[in-house]
Amino acid sequence: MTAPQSSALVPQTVTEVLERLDAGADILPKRLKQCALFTRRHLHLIPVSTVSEMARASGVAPSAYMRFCQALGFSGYSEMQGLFKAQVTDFRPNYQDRLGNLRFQADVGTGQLLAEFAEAGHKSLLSLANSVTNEGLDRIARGMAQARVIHLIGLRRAYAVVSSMAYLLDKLEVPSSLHYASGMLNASGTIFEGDVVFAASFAPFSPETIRLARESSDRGIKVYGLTDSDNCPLNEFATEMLIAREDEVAGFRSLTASITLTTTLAVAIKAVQISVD
Amino acid sequence: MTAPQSSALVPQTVTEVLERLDAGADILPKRLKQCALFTRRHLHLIPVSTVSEMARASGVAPSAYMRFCQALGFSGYSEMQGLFKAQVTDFRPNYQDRLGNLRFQADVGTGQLLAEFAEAGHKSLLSLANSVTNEGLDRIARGMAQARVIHLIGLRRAYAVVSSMAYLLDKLEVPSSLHYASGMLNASGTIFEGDVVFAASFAPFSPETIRLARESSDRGIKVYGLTDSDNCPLNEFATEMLIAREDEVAGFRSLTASITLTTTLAVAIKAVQISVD
DNA sequence: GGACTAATAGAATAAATATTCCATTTCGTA
DNA sequence: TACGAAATGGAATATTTATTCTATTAGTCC
Repeated sequence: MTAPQSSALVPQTVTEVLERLDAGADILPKRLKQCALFTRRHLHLIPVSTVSEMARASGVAPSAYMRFCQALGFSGYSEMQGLFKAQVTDFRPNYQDRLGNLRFQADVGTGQLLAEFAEAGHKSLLSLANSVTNEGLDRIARGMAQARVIHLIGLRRAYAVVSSMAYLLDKLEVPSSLHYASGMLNASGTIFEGDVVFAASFAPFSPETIRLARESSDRGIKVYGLTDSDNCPLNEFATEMLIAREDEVAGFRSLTASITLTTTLAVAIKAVQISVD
Repeated sequence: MTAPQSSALVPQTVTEVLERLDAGADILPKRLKQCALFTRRHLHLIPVSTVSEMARASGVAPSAYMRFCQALGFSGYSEMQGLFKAQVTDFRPNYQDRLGNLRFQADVGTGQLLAEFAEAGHKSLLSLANSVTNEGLDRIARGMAQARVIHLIGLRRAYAVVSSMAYLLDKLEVPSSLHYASGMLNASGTIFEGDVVFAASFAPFSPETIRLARESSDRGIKVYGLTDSDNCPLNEFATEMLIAREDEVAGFRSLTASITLTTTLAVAIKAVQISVD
C-alpha cells in the first residue's frame, strides 16, 4: 500500500543523502546503482533538473529514477529535490528590506555579505565591459605582444593582480618578470630596450610603483598601466592606460574587474603572438 | 497579436539580462520595477524557483512577474529561467586544446574576448551564490576569527587569491601570515596551537600546499580550505571546505569567484571579531 | 472632473512534470 | 531448463506550474 520503506525515515540533510548513497552503492540493483553513481557525482544538478533529465543523464528510465529516490527514503523526486533546493534558497535573508549601509554589525549575516560582494562583482564587470574599448585593449595587447620581456609591477592591492597575471603569462610561455617590493630599488637595471612595463596602481598610488614605471619610461621603455582612477600619476607618461573600477561594499573592494581585465589581456597577448606566426 | 516586443530580441547572456535590468529600473511601471529590483539582488534564486515564488518574493502577482519577463525580452518565465539554469548545468564542458581555441579567439578580436571573460565572471558569481551556504561560511568566519594567527597557503593559481587575502587582513588588522613557496619546508615550525591554516588549492593540486596543510592538521591545528573541485585532497582532513567554481573561456579561468569569496571571508572574520568585543 | 490608456490581480486554461501502474524482461535458484 | 521473485521501461494518470485572458483599478491628459 504505502511506498517502499526500505531505509527508515526520510533524510533531512545533504550529508544523510550522501551516506545512503554510499551505503546503497553495493546493495542497490543495477539501474538504481547507476542512479546512485551519477547522482553522487552530480549533486549540483538536482535542484535545477527534472526527473526525466536526471534519469536520462543516469541512463535509466524516469520511473527507475523515481524508485531510486524512494529507495533513498524520500516519497519521490520532488521531496528529494526540495532538500537540495533549500540548500540554495536558504541563503535568502530578508526579502524586501533594502541593503542600507552595512557597517560592521553582529546581526549582518555572512551570507548577506557574500550576496553584497557578488552584487558588487556583477556591477564591476558591467562597468568594465562598458568602459574598456575594443580598440584600446587591442592596441595594448599588440604592443605588449612584441615585448622581449614583460615586466609586471604592482604593490599592495595591485600585487594580487599582477601576480595572477604573472602566473598566467608563465603558463602561456610569454616571457615575463614579476617585480617584488624588495627587489625594486635596483630593478630598473633588469629592464632593457625592447621590454615593456605593465604597472598596476590603485588609489592611493604607491610611490615605488610610480617611480619605477617613470624611470623606465624616461629610458624609452614603453609603459602600460592599469588603475582605478582618472587621476593616476601613470597617466603622465604611460603609453596607454586601462581603467577598471571596482564597486565597493562597506568600503571594501574586491578585484573582480581588474583580474578579469588582466586575464583577458594575458590571453589576448598570447593570441596576438600566435596569430603573427 | 504576438507577445510584447518591448526591447527587441531575447537576451542570450546573463550580462544582457543585467543590462536590461538596470536600464529598466527607471522606465518600468511600479510592479515591474519591484520585480526588477528584487531580481537584480537575487539572481541566484531564478534557477530554483517557480514564477509564483519569484512573484511572491518580489511582492507582486504571478501574472505581473510574467509580464516582467516579457518586458525583458523573453517569451515568458521558462525561457528566462532556462538561461540561468544553463549556467549551473553547462559547467564542465570538454577539456579542449587551449591553443586551438586561442587561434579562433584571435580572429574574433580582443573586445569579444573581454566580453566572454566578463560573462564567465557573471556565471561564476551566480554559481558561487548558489553553492556556498550561509551557515558554512558563517562557521568558517567564526572559526577563523578565534585564531591567534591565520596562516595563508596557496601556490600557482591560488597564490594571487591568498595574497589578496593577506593584504586585506593586514589592512583589517587581523594577524595573518602568508607562506611563500621558498619558506615552506620548515614553515610548520612557525605554526602553533591556537593558530589556524587557510589553504587554497585548485586542480591539479600542489603537493606542497597539501603537505603543509596535512602536517598542520596532524598536529591538531584547524585547517580551512578553498578549492574548485569536489575531489580536493584537503577534503580528507580539513575542518571545513569552501568551493568556488570558475567558468572558463577557451580553457582559461579568471579568479572572480575565488577572490570574491575570500574578500567576503576576510571582512566577515573582522566583523565577527568586532561583534565579540 | 471626465474620458481614455496603461497597469494590475485573480481566475481560467494550457503545458510540463511527477508519479503510479502494469506488461514484459531479467536474474537467481532448484 | 523451468520456476518464481525482482527489476525494468513505457504508457497512463495526477499534480504542479506556466501562461493567457478579462474585469477592475489606477493614472494621465485634456
